[in-house]
Amino acid sequence: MSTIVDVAHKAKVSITTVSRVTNSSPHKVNPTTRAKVIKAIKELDYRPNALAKGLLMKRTMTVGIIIPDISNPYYAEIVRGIQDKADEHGYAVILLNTERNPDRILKHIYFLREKAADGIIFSGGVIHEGKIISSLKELRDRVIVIGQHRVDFPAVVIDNAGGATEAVRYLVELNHQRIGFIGGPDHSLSTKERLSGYRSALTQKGYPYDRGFVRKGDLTPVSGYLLAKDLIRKERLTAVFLRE
Amino acid sequence: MSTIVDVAHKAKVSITTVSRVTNSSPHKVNPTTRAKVIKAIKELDYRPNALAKGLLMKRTMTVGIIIPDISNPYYAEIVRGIQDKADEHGYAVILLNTERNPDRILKHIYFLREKAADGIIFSGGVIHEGKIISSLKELRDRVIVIGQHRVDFPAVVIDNAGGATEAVRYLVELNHQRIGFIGGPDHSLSTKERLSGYRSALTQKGYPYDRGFVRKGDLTPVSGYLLAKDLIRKERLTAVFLRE
DNA sequence: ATGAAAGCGCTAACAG
DNA sequence: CTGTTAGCGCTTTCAT
Repeated sequence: MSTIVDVAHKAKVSITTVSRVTNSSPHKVNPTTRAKVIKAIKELDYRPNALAKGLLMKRTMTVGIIIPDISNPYYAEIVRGIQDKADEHGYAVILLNTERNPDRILKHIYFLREKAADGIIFSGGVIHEGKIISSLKELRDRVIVIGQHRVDFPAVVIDNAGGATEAVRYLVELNHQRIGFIGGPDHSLSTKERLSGYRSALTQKGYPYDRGFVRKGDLTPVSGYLLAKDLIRKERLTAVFLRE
Repeated sequence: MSTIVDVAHKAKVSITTVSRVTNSSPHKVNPTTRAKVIKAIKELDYRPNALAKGLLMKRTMTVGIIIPDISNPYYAEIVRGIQDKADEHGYAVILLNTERNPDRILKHIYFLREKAADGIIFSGGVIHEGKIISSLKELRDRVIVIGQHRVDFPAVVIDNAGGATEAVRYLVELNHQRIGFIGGPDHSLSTKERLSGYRSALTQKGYPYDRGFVRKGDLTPVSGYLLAKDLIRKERLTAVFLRE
C-alpha cells in the first residue's frame, strides 16, 4: 500500500500538494502539477488512508447502527434504508446486534466510541437506564433513536397506534371475527401503543375486546410464531396482529 | 473525549505506562502503578482511540462484508452469523450492499481499502473480471468469498446441486407432479449447479424434464416472485424451486 | 519497572 | 501556486 509520501515522491511535489488534489481543496493547484499528481496516484493505485485522515479531522465518515437482530426482516429493511443513504454520502455503516441485551448494548456503544464513529443510530431495546443512558448522553448530538424511548434524543417515531388500528380495521373488513394480538413485554412502549390501536379498531367496529385474545412474548420472531400458533389453536382465531 | 495523555497526567505516569496497562502488555507494570492508572481511566471514562491504534499497528479489527442486499433474508442470515463471530473476537463489521452492480462492488472494495479493513468477505455478484479482480488480488490473503466464483480465493462453498436435489426430491415425495425451477442469469454458477440438481432429482424419480418449467430471473426476490406467479399460472405448477 | 522519543499517514496553518 | 512544519493519539524501541 502506497502512501501520500510515495505519491509526492513520484510526482516530485510536496505531500501538501498531493493532499490538495485528493481533496480538491480550495487552494487551487496548477493544472500541470495536478496532472502529474493524478498520474502518480493512478500508477501507484493510491488511496488516502482513512484512519490517518480521521485521526486528524476528528471525522471518520462512519456511523454505527445498534439493533436487536439483522436477520429479523423488520430491522434488515430499516438497515438497508440507512445504508443506501450512508452509501450515497460516503459513510460507512458498522452494524451491531444486541438481542436486546443491555450488556451488549453497552459494549457496542463503547466500541463505537473507540472507533470514533461520527454518529450512532439505535433501535430496539431499553436505553433509558444505568450506564447505557449515561454513555449515550456523553455522545450528545451524535445519537439518534428509532421508535419511542423514554429518553430525549432526536427520534424517528412510528405511528404504532395508527398502524395497528389500520391493520386491524383491514382484517375486520376481510370479515375476520376473531382477531388476536401478540406483543412484547409490558415495558415495551410500542406494544402498549399498538395494543391501544388494536383495541380502538375493535371498538370502532363494534367488536368486543377479549383479553384472552392477547399474548405477550419477547419480541423475537420465534416467540411470535409459537404464540400465534398457540393462540390460533386455543382460541380458534381467524387472524392475528403481531409485532415482532 | 479524554486521551491517553489525560490519563497519564491524572495518574502521574508516562503515556507508555498507560499504554501498558490498557494492553495488558508483557512488560509487567507495578500493581500500585497499575491501580493508579486504572483509577484514572475510570474517572475519565477513557477509551483508547482505535484510529490511532490502527494507524500504528496496521490492524483495525474491522472486516467488510460485500453482499447484494441485506434486506434479502438469505444474506441477512449469513451476515448475522459472521457478525456473531466478529463480535466475539472484537471485530467490527462494515456492511456494503451492491445489488450485484459491478461499479458498486468496485467502489466498495476501494472504500474498504481506505478504511484499512483487515479483511473482506464477498458474496453475490461477479468478481472475476476487470478492475474488480485486480483490486481484489492486491488485497491478497485478506479476501474470502462465499460461493463459487471463478477466482482463486479461499471460499465457503455451497452444495448447490445437492441442496437442489434434496429439495426437489422432497417435493416429489409430497406428491407434487409439476415442479418448476427459477434461477438467475446464465453466468450464475449457482443457478447452473442447482438446475443440474433439480434435473437429476427429476430423473431419479422418473419424471420428465420440461424446459417450459424453467425460468431465469435476476436473482432478486421481486423477480422470483413475479416469475413464480407467472410460472404457476401458465404451467399450472404445484410447486416451484427457486433461488433468489 | 518506568519514561523519552520516534513515527504511523494525513491535513492545516504559515511562509515564501 | 507550492512547500515546511506541527501535530492527531497511540505503541514501541531504547535507555535509565
